[in-house]
Amino acid sequence: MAEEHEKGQEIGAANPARPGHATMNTIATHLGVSRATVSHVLNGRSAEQRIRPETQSRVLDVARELGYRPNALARSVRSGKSRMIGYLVSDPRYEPYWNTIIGALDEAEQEGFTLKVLSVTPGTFAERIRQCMELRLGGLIVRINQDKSTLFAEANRVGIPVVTVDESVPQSFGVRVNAADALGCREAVSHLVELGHRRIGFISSGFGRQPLEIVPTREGLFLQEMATRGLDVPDGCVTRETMLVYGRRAKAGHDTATGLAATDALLEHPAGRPTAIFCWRDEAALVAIQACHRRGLRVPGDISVVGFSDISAAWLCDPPLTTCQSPWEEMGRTAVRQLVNAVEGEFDPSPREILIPSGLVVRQSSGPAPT
Amino acid sequence: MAEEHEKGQEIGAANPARPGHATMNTIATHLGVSRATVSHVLNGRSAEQRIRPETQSRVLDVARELGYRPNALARSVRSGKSRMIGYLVSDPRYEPYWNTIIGALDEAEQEGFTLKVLSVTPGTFAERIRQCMELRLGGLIVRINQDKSTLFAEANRVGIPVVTVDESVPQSFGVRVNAADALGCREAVSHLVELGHRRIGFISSGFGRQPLEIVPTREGLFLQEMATRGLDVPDGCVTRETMLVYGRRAKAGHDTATGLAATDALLEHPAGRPTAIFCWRDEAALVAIQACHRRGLRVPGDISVVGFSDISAAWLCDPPLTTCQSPWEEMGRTAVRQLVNAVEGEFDPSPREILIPSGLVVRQSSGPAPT
DNA sequence: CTGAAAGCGCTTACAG
DNA sequence: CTGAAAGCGCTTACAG
Repeated sequence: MAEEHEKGQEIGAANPARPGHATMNTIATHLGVSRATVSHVLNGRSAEQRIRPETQSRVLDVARELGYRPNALARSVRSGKSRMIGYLVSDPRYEPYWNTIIGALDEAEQEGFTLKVLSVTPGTFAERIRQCMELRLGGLIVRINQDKSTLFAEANRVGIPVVTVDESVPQSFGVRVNAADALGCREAVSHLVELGHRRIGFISSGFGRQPLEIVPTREGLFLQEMATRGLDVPDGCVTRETMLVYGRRAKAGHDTATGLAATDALLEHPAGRPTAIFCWRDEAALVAIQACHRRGLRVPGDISVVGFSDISAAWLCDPPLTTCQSPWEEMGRTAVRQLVNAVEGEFDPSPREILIPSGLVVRQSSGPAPT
Repeated sequence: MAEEHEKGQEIGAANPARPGHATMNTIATHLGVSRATVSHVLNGRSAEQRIRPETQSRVLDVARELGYRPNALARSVRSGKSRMIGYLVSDPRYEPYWNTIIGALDEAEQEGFTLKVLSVTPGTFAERIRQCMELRLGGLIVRINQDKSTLFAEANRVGIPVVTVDESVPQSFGVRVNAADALGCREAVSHLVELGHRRIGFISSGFGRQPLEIVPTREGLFLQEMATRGLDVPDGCVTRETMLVYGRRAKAGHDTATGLAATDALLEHPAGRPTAIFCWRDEAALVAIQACHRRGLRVPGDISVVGFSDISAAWLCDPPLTTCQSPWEEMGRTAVRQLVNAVEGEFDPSPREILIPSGLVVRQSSGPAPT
């Protein structure tokens, strides 16, 4: 048995120095049958091919002995189909985005697909597109901070389905999966209003108007909710921050200065200090809490703070943060499901948006408005 | 031009319904030359093959027009080499592990490799091993919570290099990349002692003794540092927590109860409250701060708290956490570099450990011992 | 019941 | 200067 094993490995080894994988040829020559027979047996076509039971078991036994594994790459070349999905992402360090990737990874694995993450910067975008094409990926998930038209053009040309995640700008190609921020925003404002808050400040993003425009959207939703309730948002009650939070060791450092300044501006507002601050993301909310503490303000006793995303820091901090829980993992799962359907069935490239529900998680950073 | 484009696509398309990729055959028939010539030109072997300059430019032009992309899978099949690295991980939701993946991803992309993340649970381990083999990955990075011997056996048999990350149990196969926790631990204890602390409690992990054993190690290092300085650690000054922190929505929820209890036990220690608490990970430290606040203790005024890892919450919380900054990204980079060397040169499977330096980051959760 | 043959896309000696 | 041929590992009609 051990000798056969050795022998099989030698036959199959391209490079005698390395052990190498056994191939169908290894098994076939080892047994004196053809590769076709081996292929039929190993792929469960013994029945329709009426392979002799004895041959079947001989093939299966040797395959097991040699630790045969089919070469997925060769299969892909042959079939022209790929069960590999690419995930192009600009900010893999940002917790919400890797949560999305995790969701996608999980769903892909359930479906028998594998996921390939490719990080993108303006300088490497063309190179990444090239890699996607060369790897003959079966589908692409995209969350990128820049113009995607070159990618769309090429994917469209060769027929690769594309799904974007968390990109709110309508595009002429592919499916968009997004969070239903409107729901979370409405719940958050309702929550604060029910607690008696009327003067509510908003800390928005100071980043340029990216194609993404997630920022204006959340800010806009907030203003809309306030207007619906007849609540005034005076000039200066929306401020902006630009700190970089992409990972523990982002190049620009953990600069909380703009977040602190944005909060200070709200706290010193001439029309009077707001009793609550709603923030476009959790990081801003947590820094806002730091700013309040520095002034001796208690959260939520003196002022309530609400965030957006529900990052892990939101429940590890003190007080734990009330926040809109965006459905990041589910967004990733949904994106994969779309692509799996596209790969396995017909690809429908008609542009459409899929919204995943979100909701408010009430913790201890929000409380009754002080009287 | 446009017509040629159309024509080329039709020739190259396996399925006429889908556009599909152009192949070397598409180009060759389009030009009336052989595939070999196309291959030579496209791979920069025009010189040694002395391809006529005119032919060269015709090939290059048509390749550009048709948007030709070489099929990386077919290349891999042909060469038997793969520039794809697999990353097997049990807890991709855990921020430190995710950071390690990011570092690996970044380094792999710099080296012209791609990374494939595969998440592993006890129930899917065998399936994941199978996928790694079928995809003919060129190397494997491993961070798994269970016995890895079946993986090692198979990788060894077919000659795939394996590097483990953050696995401190010596193994008979492959390279281990680890953080030099000893450095961080020494700096942390020195820092506290210099601030006048003598009674220091430790919150350790209550998880079973996994093969990983990162926990006993950190606890052991702490005890050793204390002993070196002649400082006593009475019974009960090391407590344990088991909260699950793998992601925002881990199935078991964000249960901070064991962390709070571990802290309470220290604060009520019969030999007197410690003036500082050192924790085996940041999450425990942040929950410890919550527990202190609940008792009206000020951090760091009444008690200092130091963590381990430097997760993002460590600098978003208030007070920002003093912590040992483990070099997660660098560990990922190092692992990839080992594998790249293995793929490109000779594979040296001799077991060895590579330690990446770590250090203390002093923030505001530690201060002078109260008198 | 099984095998010879053609082919997926690519590469590499080897002729001429 | 270029092409015919063999081959990587796999699959699929098609003979017999």
